[in-house]
Amino acid sequence: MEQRSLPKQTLGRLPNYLHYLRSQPQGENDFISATTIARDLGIGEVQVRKDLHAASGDGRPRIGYQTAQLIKRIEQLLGAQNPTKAVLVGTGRLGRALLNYEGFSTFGVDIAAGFNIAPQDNDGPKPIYPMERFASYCRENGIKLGIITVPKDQAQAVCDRMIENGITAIWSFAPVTVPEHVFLLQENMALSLAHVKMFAR
Amino acid sequence: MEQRSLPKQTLGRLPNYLHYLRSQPQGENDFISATTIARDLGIGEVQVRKDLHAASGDGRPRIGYQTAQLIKRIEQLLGAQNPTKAVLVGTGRLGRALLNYEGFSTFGVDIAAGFNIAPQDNDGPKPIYPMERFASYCRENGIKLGIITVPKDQAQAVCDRMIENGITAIWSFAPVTVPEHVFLLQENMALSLAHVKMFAR
DNA sequence: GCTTTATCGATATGCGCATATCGATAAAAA
DNA sequence: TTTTTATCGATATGCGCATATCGATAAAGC
Repeated sequence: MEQRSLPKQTLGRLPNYLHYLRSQPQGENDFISATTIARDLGIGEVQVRKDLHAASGDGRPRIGYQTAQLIKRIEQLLGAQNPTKAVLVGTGRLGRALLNYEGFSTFGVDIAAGFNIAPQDNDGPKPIYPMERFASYCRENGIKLGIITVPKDQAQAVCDRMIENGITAIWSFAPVTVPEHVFLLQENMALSLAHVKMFAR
Repeated sequence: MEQRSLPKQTLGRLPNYLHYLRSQPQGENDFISATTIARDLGIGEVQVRKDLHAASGDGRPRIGYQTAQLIKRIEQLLGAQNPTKAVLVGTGRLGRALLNYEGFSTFGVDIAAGFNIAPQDNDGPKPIYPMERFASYCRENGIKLGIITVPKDQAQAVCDRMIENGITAIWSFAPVTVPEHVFLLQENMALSLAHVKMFAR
């Protein structure tokens, strides 16, 4: 899978910039410099400049970036105005936690629906459908982004089904393998916690 | 916070090696080479050697590593025999998902108890206590490892309370800041998903 | 006992990202 | 008009980890 995005870390800082920029004057002649942003947010100046350069690439020496335009560019990059729809398969505790988490909208992602083999109580606002509807839902809604939160013995089957139905980017909490043309981010919660553990004394 | 551990990625591969090694003969005179492991697991040979060197540092040229001893070393490193106890604060959907997840034992972590401000139904085997018991529980059990899964407006308060009670390593799902001597791993689920999104076409 | 060879582990290179340095630019001041 | 200066963005350096290369080692074969 070829790389086509900003560095993940840069992406993570964009919402901070956005939040800050929105608190600044945004007239036709209002500019802001990386220097100022860096000072106010307590980030390295060069870091900010590199991020903004990657995001907008439209800074003017001695002046900075036009605030309003910068906001527009970052919003565009994050896609908050026109969120990408995702589906989630496996509505156990973790699945429902993600399904109902509101923070994804910041980055322009909307988990449109959850799917589960067995029907179950739904304690949140997002719809949960049986797997029978999975294929048609994905195709009708042009879903490209899938989240896997099923137990590990079912993960590969779910993953394959996602790919069959046109999904090209997958966030999985269980180990799976994907063909070359599909992007996969595998999350390993146990590994993260293990890493933290190494520092507990 | 100073570094004292294996590379996180290496750590992540150790359970794979362990699983594989356990399927191999483990007599006094059974040795296994990085070359063999690499071939069988489909990992780079140098990678395996570096990992094993970091884990055990006891390979013999032309022979390899003594299987039984290697297993013992990795088990020791992962601490699966003598798990580190952790506490989790915030037993919402995410908190309870983690509290009941079994995969942590692989890496020698046991989330011993969950805490929550409001009492609530407990749908799993692990105890959930009210926050009033937090301090005494931590101190009585010598807890050094904390997990924060509360909403972001409560996260810093919880974090401070953890540190007051002797916790030195924190895994947080909400943004917090910690003093120099405390290790913090901040998880940002939205960021991960955003990163994946960038590849959805 | 000498040579061959499989394997280890040290050293070197590459890659992604953070951080540092510096020349180029254009607004502001002189 | 010329000089000064704040800022950008290109280039350079550092760090952690993956990958490549290669000399050192010691078992196996001759």
